Amino acid sequence: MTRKEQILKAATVLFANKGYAETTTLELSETTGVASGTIFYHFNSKEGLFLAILEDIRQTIELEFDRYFKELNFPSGLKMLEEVIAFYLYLASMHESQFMLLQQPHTSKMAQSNAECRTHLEAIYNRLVEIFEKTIVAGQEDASIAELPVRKTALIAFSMVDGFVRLKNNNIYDAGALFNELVKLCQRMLENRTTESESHYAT
Amino acid sequence: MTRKEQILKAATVLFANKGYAETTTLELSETTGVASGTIFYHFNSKEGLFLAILEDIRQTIELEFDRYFKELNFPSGLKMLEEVIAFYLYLASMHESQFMLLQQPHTSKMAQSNAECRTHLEAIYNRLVEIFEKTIVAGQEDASIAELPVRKTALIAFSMVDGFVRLKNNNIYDAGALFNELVKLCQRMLENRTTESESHYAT
DNA sequence: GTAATAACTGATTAGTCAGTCAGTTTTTAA
DNA sequence: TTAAAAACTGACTGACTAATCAGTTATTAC
Repeated sequence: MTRKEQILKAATVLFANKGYAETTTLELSETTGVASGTIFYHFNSKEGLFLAILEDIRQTIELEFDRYFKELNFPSGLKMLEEVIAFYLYLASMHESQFMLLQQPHTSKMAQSNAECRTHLEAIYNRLVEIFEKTIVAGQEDASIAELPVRKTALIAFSMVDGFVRLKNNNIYDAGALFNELVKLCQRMLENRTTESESHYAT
Repeated sequence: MTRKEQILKAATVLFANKGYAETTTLELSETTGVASGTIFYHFNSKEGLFLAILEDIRQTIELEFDRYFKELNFPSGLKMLEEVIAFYLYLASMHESQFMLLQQPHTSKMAQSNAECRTHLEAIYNRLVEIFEKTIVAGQEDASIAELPVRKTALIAFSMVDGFVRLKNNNIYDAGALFNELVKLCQRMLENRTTESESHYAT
């Protein structure tokens, strides 16, 4: 790993755990073991560093998703849902700091004034919601998922799983033990209850 | 409203929208229209002010909940669920800044090192989860809600609605138009599907 | 009316921070 | 071997910040 990458990764952890404003560039340089000036040699400013982190998160997520969808094979849409939730939670724990950074208010705040930040964030969230959309569409084709509005339902399923990740990361409750319930409830929420493909629950 | 209350309310809005560290006491004094020293006359420190805000949020939520449960009358647990979600979203928009502050990482971060902060946060979250627990219990009694584990299911329903509030506040998607879907999906998730009270979906 | 108390002020302070830059070390290329 | 380029350093700076405090104004109590 190059020095530049080391700084970027250390900054991701610090920003995610302490917050952007609460993290000083001096602390970052001490953590990484470089002189304070080195940070500004590789990244123009603290904000530039933050944008580089966001770009890195975007790349990570796109890479992970491309890999995941290549080897994905599911018996039914409803079964795929379980796998997709498991994959989302795996990603969120594998890249915990990156996901925590996405949930920081500073991130969505910055997106309102900075176009580059907004571009990255939109790309990331579209990918995250996309897996739920794909699952619902697949499930509706094989009649395992009810005929609910795809986009809206995907957004709510996403915010449900994302809210769960926050619950876990914030350590307010012991959310780790809730995985099975999350999957079960999410399936209950979406599953088709008629034996035929048309459901009276459809909108 | 006393000066002290004015400062507290203005600080709530600023902390919620800009973040704790990003808000300076000077800015707060200018917003409120008092001298910078006045803030430290009423609150010992910036952190003391933050704790006072948390206590205020706790009081607000306890007051609102006491009032709500007094006049609550519901035909079935499942119908109550709809009302409870509507009430939660009403609260979150009525006290938007207070709810946004609760979702700030700084808040849950502080709870890890500050006992007073932790006490307030726990009281608040217990109240928030409680309404979902009560709803599930009520629904299970009248057999409109399935025999799911109460606490775990309530936590997930809460994180679902809370995740929705975040989606709305962060302005990433137009979440305002999703209320009806949220209620419908939440009901689908919890409803009892057997005509009798015992369900084969129960754990 | 007056003394005591509470509320308020804003200049000041000691400290912190992002960012700079002149100079040094390391790497690359021929 | 050497010259040029890239990587790196850390002391320094100007701007900013939470908190203080001596002094002022407003309120309360008798």
